[in-house]
Amino acid sequence: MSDDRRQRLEQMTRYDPAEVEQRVFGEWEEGGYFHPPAAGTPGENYSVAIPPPNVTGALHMGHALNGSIQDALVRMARMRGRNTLWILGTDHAGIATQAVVEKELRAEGSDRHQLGREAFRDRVWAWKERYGSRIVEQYKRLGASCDYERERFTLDEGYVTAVHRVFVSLYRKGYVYRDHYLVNWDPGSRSAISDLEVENRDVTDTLFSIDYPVEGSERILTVATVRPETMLADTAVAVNPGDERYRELVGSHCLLPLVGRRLPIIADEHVDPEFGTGALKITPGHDPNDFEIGRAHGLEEIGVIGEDGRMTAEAGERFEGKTAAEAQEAVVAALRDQGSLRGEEPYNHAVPFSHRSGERIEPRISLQWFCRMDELARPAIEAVERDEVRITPSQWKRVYLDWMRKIRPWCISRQLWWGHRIPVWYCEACGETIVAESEPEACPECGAAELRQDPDVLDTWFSSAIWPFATLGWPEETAELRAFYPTDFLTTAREILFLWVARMIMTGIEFAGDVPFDDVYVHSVIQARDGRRMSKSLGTGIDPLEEIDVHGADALRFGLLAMSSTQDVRYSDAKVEQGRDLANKLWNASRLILLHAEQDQSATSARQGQVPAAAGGNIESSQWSSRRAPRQGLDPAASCLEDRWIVSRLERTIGSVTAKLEEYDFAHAALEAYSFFWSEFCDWYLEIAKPRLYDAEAEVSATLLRSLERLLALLHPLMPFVTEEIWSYHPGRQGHLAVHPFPAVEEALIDEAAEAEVEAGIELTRRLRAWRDLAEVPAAAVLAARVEGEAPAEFVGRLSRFEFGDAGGDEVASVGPVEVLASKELDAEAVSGRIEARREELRSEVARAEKKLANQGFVAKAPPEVVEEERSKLERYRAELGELGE
RNA sequence: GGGCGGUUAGCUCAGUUGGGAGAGCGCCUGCCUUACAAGCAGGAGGUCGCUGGUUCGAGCCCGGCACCGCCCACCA
Repeated sequence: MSDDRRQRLEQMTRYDPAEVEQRVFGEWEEGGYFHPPAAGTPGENYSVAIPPPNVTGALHMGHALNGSIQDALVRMARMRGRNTLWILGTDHAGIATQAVVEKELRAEGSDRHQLGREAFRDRVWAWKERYGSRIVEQYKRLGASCDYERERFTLDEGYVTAVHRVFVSLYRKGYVYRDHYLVNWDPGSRSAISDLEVENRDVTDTLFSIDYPVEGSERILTVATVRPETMLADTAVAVNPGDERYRELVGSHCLLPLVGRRLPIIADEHVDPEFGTGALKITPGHDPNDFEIGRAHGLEEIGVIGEDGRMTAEAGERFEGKTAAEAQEAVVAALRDQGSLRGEEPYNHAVPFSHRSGERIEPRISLQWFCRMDELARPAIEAVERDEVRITPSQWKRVYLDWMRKIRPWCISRQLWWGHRIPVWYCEACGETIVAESEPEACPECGAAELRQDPDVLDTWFSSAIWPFATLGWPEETAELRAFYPTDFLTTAREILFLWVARMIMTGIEFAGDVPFDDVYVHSVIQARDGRRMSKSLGTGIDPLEEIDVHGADALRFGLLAMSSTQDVRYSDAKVEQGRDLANKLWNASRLILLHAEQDQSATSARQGQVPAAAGGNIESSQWSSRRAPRQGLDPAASCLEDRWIVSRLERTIGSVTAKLEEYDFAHAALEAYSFFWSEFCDWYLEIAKPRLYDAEAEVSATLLRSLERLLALLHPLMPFVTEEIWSYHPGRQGHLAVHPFPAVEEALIDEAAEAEVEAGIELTRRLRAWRDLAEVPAAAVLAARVEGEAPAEFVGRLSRFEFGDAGGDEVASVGPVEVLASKELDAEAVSGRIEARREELRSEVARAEKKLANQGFVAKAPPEVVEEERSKLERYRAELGELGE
């Protein structure tokens, strides 16, 4: 270690992430560690495709958690020597991006129609080139070890080819088709959207009752509706076929108020005779239910609401141009005027809103492209049923299967300008439809050159559905595709389980010949501190970048992993601070070790223990085991006991933390590593080892340097920056920790005897400290004591400030085997108070155990070992009570 | 209307197959002990939502109830 490095280590008593992170990330990039060669097989390699963030997006807490999870697994795989690729890229996000640029245009007093289609697209591309890399840079702040050199975009050249190939293929199979159909129309984006982009909100509307006179009769049919404005598009009135009240009216007509249209009265099972009057107005053009009834009965389909959500000419002069809400008011007023309004009452129900624009959905009939899903779904269902794709936590497996089993056609066309233009052309001359991967020269039917491309673009999710293989170069048979598909793992929030995950499984099987990933982990949603949803519009969002600025990326990563679970959780500042404190503690414990451990010898031994990352091995401990022999020559068992203990505990921790990471239990993995390091390694082992460390004793140095190396490697996937920084000071360092072998458990070092012995010493130390405190002994006082039987480990007296000897003197109290002797430091009254308190505790313990053992049922039916345990406890309590003079 | 999840310390959450309730933060007491005051040592604090049941024994298993949250759903 150079002098200035040593000086820095000596002087920095606090870890400073801001100073470290950018520099360390630069070193990783320079090392090229995140850019693997396209070699090897998917089985040997490890790959993960990032859920592509929107180009318009800024890193939010969901990305931060999602990224922390992926990076933990990706780094662990890389350290294990697997050729590891984390595929990075962004999503063109049709509606969102178009909306951002349209907003810019509005600010300039323009709009996309003024610009025209081509110019608008150029404008969006320019926006993308300028701002699209922002979120990618933000992932670097998190420490995400993505392959930044293979960044993809869902609209880049190769990707477009892939999308066209998929569309054409699905068309040729007959899955993709065009149809006039009732769709969810979003007046906000002036586009159709899919069922999955609709969210139902509870709304209080008014339920109006309207009288429809029956033609040629005195009778009146009263219908109930919350959308009186759509009556202008009514083409029938329906009743339940079993409804006696209306049976004779079926087949006759009634007259639509305000309009005067003759409406057939039809019978249909969909109508609930219990609801309202049992008569339902049928508006096939603007209601999904009515649409179905309409198609079943061959009814006329009329549309009165336009793309902008306003009434069209079809609605009649009085209403044309009004918004739906205005039209409703006007229709109701007109009905009231002519006495057709029978009643109105408040009515709560679920109403569809656009998840994209937030506006109320207007169901409208329009000409759209659809994709039939049942054939694609079948193998994707089987793949999950057979656990070829495992979903964790398992309850989501059923949710996935339930949805897939009743999947419906997917409306894939969008009336936008930003996105994948649908690869379909229409011949102006003969009307032929040409579906092709690239624009044809001329109409194959009539030879005309005048072809018009379909104006619509594809749903953004249509292109993200092929993300795991399109990013690897499909449909070309690239080296990347051969090396990295299928990927290993996908993690996501549950909200896109259907929107994205399910569709990737379907397209993966259909086009890439295999499921896109083996494992799906559905992670927590991180809520705001008060339990509300984190959202920009509510102002409840917490900016991960600010958290990184304040506490460091490692702190945020640790915190997010530690707070995550199978549940939704509230954002916990405490957990992030716990991560920050851990980083600082790691730094400081390492300073202690690195500045005191004897260097030359330990550096040599640590180097011996290394194997190159490429070999994929774990850290060998040959130097460790070979060092066990000389130790026997050194000292008595006691000095080595602690080393054997901490090494054993470390190995166990490595096993346990690794297992938890592998089963996606990130919170417990993080917290267990934390607790081992903090409590056992720092609070106990370092304190126990300090005297030997200050003496620069070779054996303790070797233990410490080896333990530090393994700890840093174990923690690196969780907290890459601080561990890498510390590693740069380690005498055994050869290369970056990012590509250092990940530790594997060495069973041979697990030493139950040492664990038991040291843990007994720790327990005794604890009891002695607690006794001192309760007996009000001054903190600095060293108390004299005698020990019954075998002497405890050396550290017990040192850490509890007792002087064990065989001197005479009056025993004033006993703590386990330790007899505390009278001295001027002891306040007799406090001591006897303490003793009495302990007696009281013991008496109640004895009573509890006696009662339990007196229970015949317990003794007879409980497992023998449980009963035995209870008996021995009772004996211990009685013995101690005896020692205390009772 | 269906489905899923939750209710455990003041707060945020853990609690493996049923055997004496845990962590972090906060709080109280004592410590600037030469790695760390973002620290160290000790401590207080819980009728495990309510209610029946199974069991020798229930936070955990079964039934009911009460709140809270999420997902799915074409009864106007």
